[in-house]
Amino acid sequence: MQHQKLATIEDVAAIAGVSIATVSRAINEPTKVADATRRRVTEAIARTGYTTNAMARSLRMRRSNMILILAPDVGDPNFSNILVGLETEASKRGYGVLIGNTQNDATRESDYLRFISSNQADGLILFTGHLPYGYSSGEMRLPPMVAVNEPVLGGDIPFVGVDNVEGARVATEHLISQGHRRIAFIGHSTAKAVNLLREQGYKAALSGHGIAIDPHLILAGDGTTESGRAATEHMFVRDVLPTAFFCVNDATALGVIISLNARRYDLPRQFSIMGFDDISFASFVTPSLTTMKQPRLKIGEEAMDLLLALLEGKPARRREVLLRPELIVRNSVARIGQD
Amino acid sequence: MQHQKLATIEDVAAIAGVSIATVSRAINEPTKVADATRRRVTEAIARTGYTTNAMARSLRMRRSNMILILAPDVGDPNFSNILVGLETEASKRGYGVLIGNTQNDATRESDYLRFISSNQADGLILFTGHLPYGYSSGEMRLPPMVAVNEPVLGGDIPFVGVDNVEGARVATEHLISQGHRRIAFIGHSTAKAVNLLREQGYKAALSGHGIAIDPHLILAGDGTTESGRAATEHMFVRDVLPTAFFCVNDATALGVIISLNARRYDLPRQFSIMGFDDISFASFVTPSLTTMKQPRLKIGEEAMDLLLALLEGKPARRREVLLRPELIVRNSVARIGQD
DNA sequence: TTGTATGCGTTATCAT
DNA sequence: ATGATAACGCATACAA
Repeated sequence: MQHQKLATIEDVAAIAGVSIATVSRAINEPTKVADATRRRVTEAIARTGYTTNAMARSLRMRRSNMILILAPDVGDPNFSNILVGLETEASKRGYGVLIGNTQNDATRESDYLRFISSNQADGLILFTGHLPYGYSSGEMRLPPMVAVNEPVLGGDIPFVGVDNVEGARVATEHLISQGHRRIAFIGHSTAKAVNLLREQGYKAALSGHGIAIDPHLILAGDGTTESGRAATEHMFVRDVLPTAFFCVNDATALGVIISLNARRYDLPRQFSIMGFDDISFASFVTPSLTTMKQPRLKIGEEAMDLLLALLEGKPARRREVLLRPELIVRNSVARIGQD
Repeated sequence: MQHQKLATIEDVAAIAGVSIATVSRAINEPTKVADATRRRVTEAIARTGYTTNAMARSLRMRRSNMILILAPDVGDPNFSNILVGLETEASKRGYGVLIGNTQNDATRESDYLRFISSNQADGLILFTGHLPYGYSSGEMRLPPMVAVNEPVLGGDIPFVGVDNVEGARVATEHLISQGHRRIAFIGHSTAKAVNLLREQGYKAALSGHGIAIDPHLILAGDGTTESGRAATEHMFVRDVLPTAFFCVNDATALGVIISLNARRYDLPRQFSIMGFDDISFASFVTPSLTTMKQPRLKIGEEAMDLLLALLEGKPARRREVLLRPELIVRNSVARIGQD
């Protein structure tokens, strides 16, 4: 059994003693209807508990006022905080938010496109870093969309995220300001845009301070905790050691800390570690992690704002919105003695 | 500019040389159409790239195949993992998932009801622990819904979650098995169902082992980290101390650990701490937290399964699905010397 | 097995 | 300022 039969615009019209056209106008263009009738309509609406049927409305208007959010892992803590911003802004502007968890699965990605192609969503927020499988073939027209967190390589999709180069530069300079000169970068990768950009900021900071870039101090990593651990172990099989580790993200930094702790080093006295992201556990590790905080709420709000502007036909003000991350000083970085 | 004009059922019918009714049947009731025509239709669909317009379909069918998820805090890590399960199961069954972040705000809660009353969502998942403001007034009919994580007090809303009593019992018995007798419970509260139930399990375990319940060892707390810290400090102003702390949840346990660490106690040698939930940081604190793990993915799947069964008119098999949490042994609990 | 025709609840055009 | 009416795209009762 369904919940009770809902009142329609016709019920309201009957009670108010007007036509359905007038009711529709009273709702959507109140100025175009006489005060007296508008009041009658308003009262009739109240009496019936009428709500516009969104389906009929969407069918007629050819827009659903829904936004589809595609993310590889909805459970990722980095995602959920951005989601809050996305949802807040969307809700404020009268839009609803649909969630699609793709798990980086091509089938699932293309499956979610039905929401677009069937008019169930007007726009797309992409966390995946690439066009959904199915669009790449170019056989479908692209709906308005903006990439978040991970830029879409190659395309010219508007992007909202953190300024990775600048953030990495600030992070590295913080280490330098604490007297460090031999600073390792953990997380070299040519595959991920984020890694590329953060490495770039790291190098810029070094160069800016006249510190030579030592390839031996740059280790590969894909951003996982395991990669941080592996890189650290790798570092110790040689005898060229840094005094500080700048990690491409907090997850990697955690791996480094675990590895270093296991080797019984006294942190941060013997090694300093710097992360990037400020994910929730950063303040709970020992030593608590000094890192760059992503303004996640703001990222979500800006991204949704940009998408809705696109949707409303305004020219995209910018193809890229880069927010500055904030340096969060905790206990994993120590000043180094003179060397 | 919108994306290209989409093909409709009429375009397909024209190409296949049949009526729209036949196309509709070929899609929805394939057996009711001759093989030859079905093939022609299928081919025409492929050629046009036709997708059913969900809005028109929903309008006609009076169901949207959408589920609205109402949560007080979408950013809560405990939420996002359950969300994965919810989304997975929904997607598997052809349903979409809509997110509503209420922030415990009555206005926002009632605002989201428009999704229900306007037919944009067929069912409701509640994380809030109470009926949305607006339903409580009783003026609207309730849609099919199920409560997750936090049961809805008073109503007879089907609930899916963890067996809190049993979990708390197992947790407390683990402490007992390690020789503890003076076990504190941090997180007494009459306001929250979860706290009530876990305290109940704690007491059951104690009674079951013939240990007297000492009211001095039961401290109030609302489940926040700060409440854990405060309770611990409160404990030390008196001289009656436990050997172990069973905390109503991991957040509380973290507060206890912070407080104990600050007092320079050697954990877990001097005090054992047990949490509940197994949230992400649990393995990163020092000492890493022994706790009860919630089967979050499973909870989400079960909840969605139950809701969809309701939606499809099947009688609710059960009003309550209680999943057993799993004991995760880490390093915050130690065996106590004989006393 | 297939086709015709109606209605789902709106918005928008065109009269009045 | 208001009303009659035609779409929007589909599913289905009924006819053939």
